[in-house]
Amino acid sequence: MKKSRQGALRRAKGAASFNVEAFLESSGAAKAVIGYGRGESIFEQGDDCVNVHYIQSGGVKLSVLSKSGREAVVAMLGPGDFFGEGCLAGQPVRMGSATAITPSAILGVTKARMMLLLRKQHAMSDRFIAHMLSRNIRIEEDLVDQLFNSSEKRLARALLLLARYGKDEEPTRVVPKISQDTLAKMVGTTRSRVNFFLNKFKKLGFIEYDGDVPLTINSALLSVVLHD
Amino acid sequence: MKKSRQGALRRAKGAASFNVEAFLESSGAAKAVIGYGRGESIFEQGDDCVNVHYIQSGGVKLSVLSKSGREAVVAMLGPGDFFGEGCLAGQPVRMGSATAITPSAILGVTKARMMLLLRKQHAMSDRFIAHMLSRNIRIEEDLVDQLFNSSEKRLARALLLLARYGKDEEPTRVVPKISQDTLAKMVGTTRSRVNFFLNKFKKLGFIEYDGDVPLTINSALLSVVLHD
DNA sequence: TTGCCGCTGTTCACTAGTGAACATGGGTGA
DNA sequence: TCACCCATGTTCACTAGTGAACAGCGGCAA
Repeated sequence: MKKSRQGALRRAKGAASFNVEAFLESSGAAKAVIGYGRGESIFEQGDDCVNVHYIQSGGVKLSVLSKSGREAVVAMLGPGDFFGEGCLAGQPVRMGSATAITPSAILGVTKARMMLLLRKQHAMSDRFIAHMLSRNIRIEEDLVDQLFNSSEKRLARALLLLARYGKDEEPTRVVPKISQDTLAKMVGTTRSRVNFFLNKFKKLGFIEYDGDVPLTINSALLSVVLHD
Repeated sequence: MKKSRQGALRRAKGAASFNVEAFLESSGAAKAVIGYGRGESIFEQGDDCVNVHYIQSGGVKLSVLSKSGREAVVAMLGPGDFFGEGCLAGQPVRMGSATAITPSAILGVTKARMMLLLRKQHAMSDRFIAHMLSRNIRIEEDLVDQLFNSSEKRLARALLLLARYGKDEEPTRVVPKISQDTLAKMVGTTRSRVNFFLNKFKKLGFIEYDGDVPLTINSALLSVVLHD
């Protein structure tokens, strides 16, 4: 599980030699380890911000609801990621919702406890800062993507990222099961557009796809879409 | 200069009692304090990532250039903000450019030095984490804004935020001098669109504006645009 | 003064994206 | 088995946004 260390703050997930789960559990800091089923809500937009969460296993979707009821997916997270850190910055209520997308084990740490840990435990704050840095970079990339690219390119990028979401690098990879609806909410467009482009990619041989969504992408080919 | 403390990690700017500038200077951590003139480049997209920067005074614009040469403004920062922290996460080169928008005094701290400080100095890491948290929240809001809202609403929001950029809250506030071009690059649209909406807002009495850009907005009225 | 530059104001043909509708078809529980 | 639900496939009128062009207008340096 321990990988090469490419700079102390390089990656939040997997890179650090420090075991967050074990530490949080043994130190009694973890309020609880809770299991969630597929589709189950972890917190909802508007809820009180009480604690910070850490993903032990599984996958979590962060989404936001607009006043008009539209939904946008802001992030898809996996093991080793923190979420709900907004409360540390003084946000009184959740700005979005967190939902388990696969069966997940989630650690909860109260805000106060977390702030204490960040001060007292170097390994912990290293890890947390690393997480914040990489999250930041990722969100900024998403924003830039949104500013620059058409929905076709954004969908291509989303598929490539989702494929990596699984494991290491392989030329052709599998995208976990996601509905066209969810894809649309990640990319920031409509389902009809997603459907159109998926079938276009299929015709062009960029993806293998039979209507059911656990599809296979040809990274090398699909990348072409991104680079015009 | 010291303001009330609304929670240890509440706000990066002004909230903490710890004086980052003084600390960085006295400890010898600051590589140098450099002055930049209006429009002067601090670093460019593609440059090597050598150090993290801290704004002592002035204002800085972070922007990204697409392959096709289009520019997008990712953030406008002020005194008390850090930038260029990407290198801490292992980014070898700058993902965007930083430009002074007003005469600015910028502190530089080498990556290695910064990582040392984050480990050894609680006040410093508190401050940095607070910065990352609020930056994160802001970028996420920008992303959501981009996903949900029309360019008209995004422009209204940008104006409201730019007005706050100055000082405390007043019903009517002044937006610092920015060209329609820059506004377009912040909002993620074209100048013709920005021009169109500025004149629309003017007709509706939401802003006072005579063609020259240091304009005055009526926050209460302009907010109406945002809430449909 | 003159010419240039950077900015605003305005128009317009063209394109991408929307959102709502309707058809289809595979599961699944009663 | 049937009804229902949920997801995909497809169409289409309509709208928002683009990008390129051109005009006007002050400031400024030669």
